[in-house]
Amino acid sequence: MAARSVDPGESVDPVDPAEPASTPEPVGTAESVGTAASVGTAEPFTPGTVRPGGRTARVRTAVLRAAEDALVEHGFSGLDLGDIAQRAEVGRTTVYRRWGSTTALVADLLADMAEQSLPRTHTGSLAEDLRANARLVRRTLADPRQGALFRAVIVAANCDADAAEALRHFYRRRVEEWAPCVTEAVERGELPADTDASEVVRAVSAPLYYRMLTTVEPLDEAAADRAAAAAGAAARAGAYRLQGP
Amino acid sequence: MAARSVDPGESVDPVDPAEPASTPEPVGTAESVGTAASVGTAEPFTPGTVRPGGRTARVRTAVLRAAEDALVEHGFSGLDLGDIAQRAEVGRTTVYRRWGSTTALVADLLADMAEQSLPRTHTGSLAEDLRANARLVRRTLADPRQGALFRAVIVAANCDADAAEALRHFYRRRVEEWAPCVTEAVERGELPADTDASEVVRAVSAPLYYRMLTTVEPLDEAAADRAAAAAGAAARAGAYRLQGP
DNA sequence: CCCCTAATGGGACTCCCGTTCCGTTAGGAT
DNA sequence: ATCCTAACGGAACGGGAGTCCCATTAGGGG
Repeated sequence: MAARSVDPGESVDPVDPAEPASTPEPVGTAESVGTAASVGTAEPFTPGTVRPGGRTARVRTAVLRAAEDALVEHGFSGLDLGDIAQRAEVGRTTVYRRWGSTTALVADLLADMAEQSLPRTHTGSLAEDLRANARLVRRTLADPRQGALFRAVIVAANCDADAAEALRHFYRRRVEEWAPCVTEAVERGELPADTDASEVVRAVSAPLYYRMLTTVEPLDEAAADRAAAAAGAAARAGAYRLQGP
Repeated sequence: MAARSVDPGESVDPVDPAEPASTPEPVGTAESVGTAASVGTAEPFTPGTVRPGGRTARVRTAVLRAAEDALVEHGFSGLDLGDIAQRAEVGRTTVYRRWGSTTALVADLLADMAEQSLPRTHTGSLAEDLRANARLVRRTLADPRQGALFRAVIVAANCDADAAEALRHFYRRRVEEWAPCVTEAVERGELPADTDASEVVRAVSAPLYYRMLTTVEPLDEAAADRAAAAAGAAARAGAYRLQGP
């Protein structure tokens, strides 16, 4: 049963279950495309693309949710497509046919996660915006469910090129969302003119991820505030200017 | 054959092949210990502990090297103990008996890697020491062989508790090696008195690892210098003081 | 409302990872 | 040098993940 409840209002929330068809992300079965002008036996293309309607969409969301639960419970290495099929109450064959591998499934899950918008704050102060961002990241990584999910997803990205691209896309989205708070600080004159906004935003997350990966120390709010303060101080000192210091 | 040559003088170099017995790290087969006071059939404990001499040690180094090669080639997810046994020219059974799982093998490999000492620089300037450290990390992660190895090892750490502990131990060692250059800077009066030296050192590595994991942009020397400069600036601004700012 | 077929689902089959059994080799203590 | 047995290695075995085949269900266009 695995409750899929997350702290209300927490970062990545599930999509509306009735979502119609959000680009089913066909798995790259790029193979033998030629000779399609035959009689009637046209090569069946990647499933889920021709009739993305009701059932297909339901199967997709059910499987993605099951995958999320499984990732949280057993991590990426423990991912079993057969188990996911059972959780999703979907035929085992279907999962193998539409996704084919655990990494492809995670890549699709990441594409789905990237869709969730996560509005940034607008406090009017760079320090406060960065701290809000750091605390949000901290809370996500420290949350048992979300943290486990992110670990799993990072692992998958290191095992497969497609999953890696999906993860990069996810972070690109997140960084794009928060970069404006740096740009605005530049316009207010708080930072050097040629400051690389994306780099500042990444600088906030980096120590938190690094800490999660390499130490046992808990990811507490003090660590988040420190990360934000450090990124702010470095930015003010011109460490993230596009042209040398 | 997979050349195991690394840039000369590069970070993790292989141990002396003739190393006698460096704590063979028995896999935790903690099971049925009781009733050892029987007749003659004493339970055979973890292999490699009673006779760590010649052959056993040779097998260990051969397997660890093979594991390293395999990790570099196929990543952690592609690790196959049978394949490793072949590469090491060792019986498949032996690998399964002594390590038992891919994660345990990686944990042992990490323990081995942690033994390699990697002396820090002593330039007399915090900025230069940090930059030297950043460039070393950068070079390691950007190196095809070392980079792949580190990715694989991080993945393993996220799949298994023992591997995670081994990875933490590895980084603890590395941080301990470099922390003094921060402490000395404090003594010289370059940084606030209660600066957390380890945190500064980690702050240098963090953005490099984060960049490797979440972007496609190459890990160039400019990125390393930026990471060092940012950590230095933040430290001078007091962002890493033990008690609040 | 009906038809065509995309998409799903069950079950049998295959292959390979990991285990077990037991004979062989070689530490290392005497 | 000799013996004892820890440790290794080959071969056969078992189970589970992934594939294949075909019958069934349900989009969605007419």
